[in-house]
Amino acid sequence: MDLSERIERRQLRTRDEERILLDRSQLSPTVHVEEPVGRAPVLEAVLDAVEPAFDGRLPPELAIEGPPGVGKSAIVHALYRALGDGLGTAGSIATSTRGGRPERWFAIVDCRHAGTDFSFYRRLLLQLGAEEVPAHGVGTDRLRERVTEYVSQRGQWAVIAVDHVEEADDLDVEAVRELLAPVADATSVTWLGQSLDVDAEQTVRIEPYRHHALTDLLSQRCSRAVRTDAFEHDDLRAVAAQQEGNAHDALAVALGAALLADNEHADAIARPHFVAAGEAVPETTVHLDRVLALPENRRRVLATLLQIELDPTVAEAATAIAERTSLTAGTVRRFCYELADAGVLARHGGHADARGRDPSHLRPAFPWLAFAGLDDVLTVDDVVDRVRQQTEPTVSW
DNA sequence: ACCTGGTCCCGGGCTCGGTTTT
DNA sequence: AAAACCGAGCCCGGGACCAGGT
Repeated sequence: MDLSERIERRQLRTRDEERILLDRSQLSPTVHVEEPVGRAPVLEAVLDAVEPAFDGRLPPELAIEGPPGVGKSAIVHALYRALGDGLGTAGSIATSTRGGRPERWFAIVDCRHAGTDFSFYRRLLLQLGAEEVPAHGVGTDRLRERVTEYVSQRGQWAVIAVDHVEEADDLDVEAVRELLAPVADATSVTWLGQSLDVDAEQTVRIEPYRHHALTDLLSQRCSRAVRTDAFEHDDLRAVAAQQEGNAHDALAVALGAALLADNEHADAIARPHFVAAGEAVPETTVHLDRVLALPENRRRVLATLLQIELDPTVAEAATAIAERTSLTAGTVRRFCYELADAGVLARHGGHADARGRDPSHLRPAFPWLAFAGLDDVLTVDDVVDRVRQQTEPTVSW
């Protein structure tokens, strides 16, 4: 912890002395820190792969694979941001044009936020440093032309990290290649995903965090997010062990626990907070970022779902949610099926109590307590009833 | 055969950037 | 310079149709 950080924390403390959670973004599974913890070998492997960049040459195509929550995005975000700064602006390996526009880029396009041709180009342009990129009103072709314009001069190139292609609605590897075809000679893609079917020249595989490494990660993030000494190291170790090397889920639990403790003005995050927060992270969960990236009305539907009875059928949920929102039951129904299809909601079978096909019941398949703490369509207060209902007193730690 | 759940798709309205007309 | 218009993607509503159960 550096000095400015210490001072900043003192300021935050005096501002809101009784609160235990000082900066929830520090525990957010969707926030990537500048210096990844416990990942030196992987960083070295990726640096090896992009080595040609240091001589001004275009690095080879690269694939980075690994299960959810191992830090694929975290590593590439940290590294490419730093490389972009180093290669794009003034410095020993800088290659700026006279106008100040860089000639080489390390760009990151997250398909969670750019799942269509149009939004892919839009994100890419923003990453290349374009100042104004329209969100509506222009054709996809126009954006393609602008991308080509950016990377068409002799000597220019861009390394483009394409994250979460597997999750995009309208894009896949082939589609992205197609989109980049006009600038294929001047670009090199770094694919990020769980199991990628690409013929990359090099592949880096990332293994899950070891328990102690994940404990360290939690510990570091907690100490930045929460008032000093508000948590026990043992509890973090237990969370790390339980979440089996998945940093996303472990952070979701830690954030949930901190939110609960903060919400009841407790002076420490106690074991019951961690236990209750664990119940709010389903066994199979989508990345929280995917939920937060949904359009507002879908998030509203999810928020409302958390506030009605547990385990409703699709029809029950549609009626109850339609009553509490401006949407029709038909639309909510369709949203529910779509969200289930996307893995954000889980559908599980019920039993027939009438004629016809058995209805399926809905359950959140995302860390919903963390969702409540990070999305402004609801607050932690809105889900405390659910926390109470879901936390069984018999849970053993 | 009948009923209900689930999937798929399309029309139209909305917002907003860009273009043409006044 | 202002206003009207056009067209882009996105979103909602709803209907047609298919699937699975009694």
